[in-house]
Amino acid sequence: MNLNGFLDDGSGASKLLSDVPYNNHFSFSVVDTTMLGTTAIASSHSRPFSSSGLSLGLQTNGEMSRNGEIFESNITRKSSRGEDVESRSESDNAEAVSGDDLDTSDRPLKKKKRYHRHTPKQIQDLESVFKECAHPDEKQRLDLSRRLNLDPRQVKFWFQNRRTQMKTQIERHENALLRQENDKLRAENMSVREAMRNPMCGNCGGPAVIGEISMEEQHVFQIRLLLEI
DNA sequence: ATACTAATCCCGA
DNA sequence: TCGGGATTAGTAT
Repeated sequence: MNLNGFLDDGSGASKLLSDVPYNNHFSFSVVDTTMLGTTAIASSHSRPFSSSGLSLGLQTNGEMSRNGEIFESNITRKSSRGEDVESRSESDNAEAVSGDDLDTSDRPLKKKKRYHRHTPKQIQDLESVFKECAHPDEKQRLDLSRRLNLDPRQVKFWFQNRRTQMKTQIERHENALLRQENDKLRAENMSVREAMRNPMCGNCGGPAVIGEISMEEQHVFQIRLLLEI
């Protein structure tokens, strides 16, 4: 990401933020396949900065709405492994990092991660603060957490992850620029080599013959040939 | 397969 | 104690 609102995906082709499509986060494939578009910003093709003109499907406490429809948030859905998983409402966020459930696998002390995404409203607000200040102090974070109904730690994590994301985006952008520069230099190098392989006479424009050029020119030419190896 | 995101763990200042 | 780096795990494309 450069700071002018471009996304760089590493392919060298930057995209305008407004060109990046939205997508949904929850796949309620079994219970309700219409549960789409509820937490749109922070997706795999998400816009790291909130941009103007967002049409957000806002999520409110304990409910998800789309096109005016209201859904219960604690709907059973299927995880990718086919297990039943409960989706979490915004008001559940405070528990998201403080839950005491244990991993049932062979790592008994590790907490099981419950997948959830912050709501568009939360992300929008977090983004707008981030634009002003990427390192909010504890008071600012606490403020935000209260306002957005998030655990203070979640706010802390969000800013941490957002800074990391920003860093990698900037690195990608810089890499793309360096790659461009590299390609340019490589092409230049090739054409110089080609010119040296077929030296032209400065006077008549025809092919140069060693005997016809000065000793000094011969010397330069020989050095160039050596450098070519 | 790959990218993204929320969260965790660990380490150094 | 806090932030950053590395990593994990759930999900979307």
